Amino acid sequence: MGSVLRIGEVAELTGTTARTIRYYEEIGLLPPAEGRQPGSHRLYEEGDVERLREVLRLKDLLGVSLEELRELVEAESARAALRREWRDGVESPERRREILTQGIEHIDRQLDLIRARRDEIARLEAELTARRRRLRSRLRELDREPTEAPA
Amino acid sequence: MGSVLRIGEVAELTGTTARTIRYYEEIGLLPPAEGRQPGSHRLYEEGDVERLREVLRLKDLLGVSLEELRELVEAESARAALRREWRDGVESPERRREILTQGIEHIDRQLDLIRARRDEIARLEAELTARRRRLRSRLRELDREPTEAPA
DNA sequence: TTGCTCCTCACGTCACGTGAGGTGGC
DNA sequence: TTGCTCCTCACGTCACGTGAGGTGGC
Repeated sequence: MGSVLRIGEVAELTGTTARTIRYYEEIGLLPPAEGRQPGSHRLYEEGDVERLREVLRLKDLLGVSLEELRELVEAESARAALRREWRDGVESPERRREILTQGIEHIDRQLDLIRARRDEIARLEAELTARRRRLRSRLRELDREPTEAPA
Repeated sequence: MGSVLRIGEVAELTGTTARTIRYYEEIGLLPPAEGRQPGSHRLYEEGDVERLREVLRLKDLLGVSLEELRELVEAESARAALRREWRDGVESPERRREILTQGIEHIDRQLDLIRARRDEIARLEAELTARRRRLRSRLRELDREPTEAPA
C-alpha cells in the first residue's frame, strides 16, 4: 500500500539528509513533492525513495557533478516515457524496434562509464594485492630462517 | 635523470590544475615544494608527480574527503619511513617481522575500501547488463515475427 | 497543550575556479 | 625587451551543513 513518507524518513531510508533532498529539488535533479502548497510538508511515496536511491548511487559510484547527473536522470525519465508508450501498446513494429534500440543505447552509455570505473578499481586492487603478496612472501622467508641474528 | 618540473607541467602530467596543487599544499595534503622562497616558483621532480598521481587516484576512486585522504596519505608516509628503516638494514628479526606485519595491515585497510567499491560497481554493472539482455531478447522476438502488423 | 518534525531564509564550509595585479626566468 | 609561466590575494561557485525563527500535524 502506498504509505506516505515525510522528508526525514526518506532521508533516513536513503542514507542522506533532508537538506540534500531539498537541494536536489531546488536544482531540478528531483521532481518537487507532488501537490504541495509552499510552506507545507513535502510528502513522498515508495517510488520517490527508489528514485532517490538510484540518483545517490549513480552520484557515489560515477563521481559526476550534479549537472552531469541531471542529464543522466533526464535521459532516464525520457526512457520512462518510452516505457509508458510501450506499455500502453505501440502500433507499428518500427516504433517498437526504435524504442528498444534507444533503450539499449541508453544502457550502453551508462555501461561505458561503469566499466571504465570498474577497470580503474581493478587495476588498483591488483596493485595492492601484488604488494601484499610480496610482503607476505618476505614474512615467510623470515619464518624459514629465524636464527639470522647479528653477531 | 632528475628533470625539474614547474607546477603547470606537473598539473598537465597528472590531469589536474595548478590551483589544486597549491590548495593541496596549503592544507597539508602534499608536502611543500622543496627549498623554496615565498614568492618564487615551485619546482618538482618525477617523484612528486608519482605521489600526486597516487593521491588523485585514491580521491577519485574512493570518493573520500580531503581530510580522510590526508589520513591515508599520512599512513602512507609512515609506511615510507618503515621502508627506509628496512632498506638501511634492520637489526632484529622481530623488528623486521613487525615492519612487514604493519605493511600488510596498512594494505589490508586500503583493500577493504577498494573491495567495497568494487562490489558496488559490480552490482550496478550486473543490473545494467541484465536490463540490456532483456531489451535485446525482445528485439530478437520482433525480428522473428516481423509481420505482426495491425489490421 | 506539549513535543516532534517540518518549513524557509540565510550564512558557513569544503574544494576548488577564476580573474586582478605583479614578479621572474628562458 | 617581449612572451610566457609563475606568484599571491581574494572573491565566486558548487554541494551541501548548520543554526534562527516560525508553522503544522499526531
